[in-house]
Amino acid sequence: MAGTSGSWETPVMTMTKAYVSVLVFGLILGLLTITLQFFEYRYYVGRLNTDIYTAVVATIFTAIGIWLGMSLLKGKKEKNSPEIDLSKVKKLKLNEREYEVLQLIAQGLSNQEIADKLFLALPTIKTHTSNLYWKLNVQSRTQAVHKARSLNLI
Amino acid sequence: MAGTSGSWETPVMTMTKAYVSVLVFGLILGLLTITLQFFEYRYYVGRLNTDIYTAVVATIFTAIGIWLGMSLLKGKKEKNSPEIDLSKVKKLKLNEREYEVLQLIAQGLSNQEIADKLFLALPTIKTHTSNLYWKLNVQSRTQAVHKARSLNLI
DNA sequence: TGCAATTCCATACTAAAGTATGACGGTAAT
DNA sequence: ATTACCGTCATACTTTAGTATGGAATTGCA
Repeated sequence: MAGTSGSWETPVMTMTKAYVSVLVFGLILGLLTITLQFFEYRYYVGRLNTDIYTAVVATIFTAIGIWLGMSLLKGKKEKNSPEIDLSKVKKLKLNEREYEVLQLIAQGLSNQEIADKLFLALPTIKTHTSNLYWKLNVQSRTQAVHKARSLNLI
Repeated sequence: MAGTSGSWETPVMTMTKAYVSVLVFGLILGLLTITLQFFEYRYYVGRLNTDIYTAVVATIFTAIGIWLGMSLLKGKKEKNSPEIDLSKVKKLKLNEREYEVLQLIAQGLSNQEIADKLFLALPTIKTHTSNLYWKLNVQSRTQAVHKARSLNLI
């Protein structure tokens, strides 16, 4: 269904987020300018101190700036901070056991240790690993770990 | 030598960075308030439009806010993005070849492929891997990769 | 020069991993 | 009920990994 394009949405979503940020920023800036200007004109005769006005504007826009800067950096951050992408697990049609075995392999466990941990027989684990390698298009456990890491599966 | 405390400096530096950011922010805010107030008083009689003033203040403080937000997030970012710690390589007394082999193992290469890549014989690679495992206190290549990752060696 | 460490290579062996194939019970969809 | 997986286990086999030695060339240093 929607999972087909799941892994390629991230850059698009980042771009979208940036545009939304800029738009929201523009809107808030416009509204605030108008509002403050209104207050300015209304209360200036009453000698509202201008540095209070400055402080208010500065504080508000600093806050907006912080929010903007953080949300802008968040996009980049998710790029190089590895997060587990479970949508890819589904896309590769890894079943529960295979994914489980993959994680244990990545932790350095041998087939026998995995079998003991999951209360299964050694041949079962070998079957799972073989199917796993076929689905990941690799030939060994170290290759599987490397590929799984590059795909953010683990 | 100096490498002993290298890996533990990061949180301290993050804190320091944050304090510096706040200080710089305060300074700039103070200076700008004074400067702008000066301009305000000087040119107000000349009917300098108030929304230009607002726009200038807003832009400047938004920029400051963005810079602040980004530098605040950067500290967090470096916390969970693992960096290669070469000092630990020395501490474990891994020599050039062993570290080289370790990296290739992590990329999923077999001993034979590593031998071909480094123009060495297969037994040589086996010697290196065995020594490597002994130094890392592990028994297999997947364990070695896992341990090397947890130690930020690779 | 002698010594130690490094790097390379070899042989021989054991252990583990990987491949191929088949079988059987369970379960979910058609 | 049949098809189609999924998960389990088995056997048999080949390949790779890992261990234990030891030899030989090189380099740097005492």
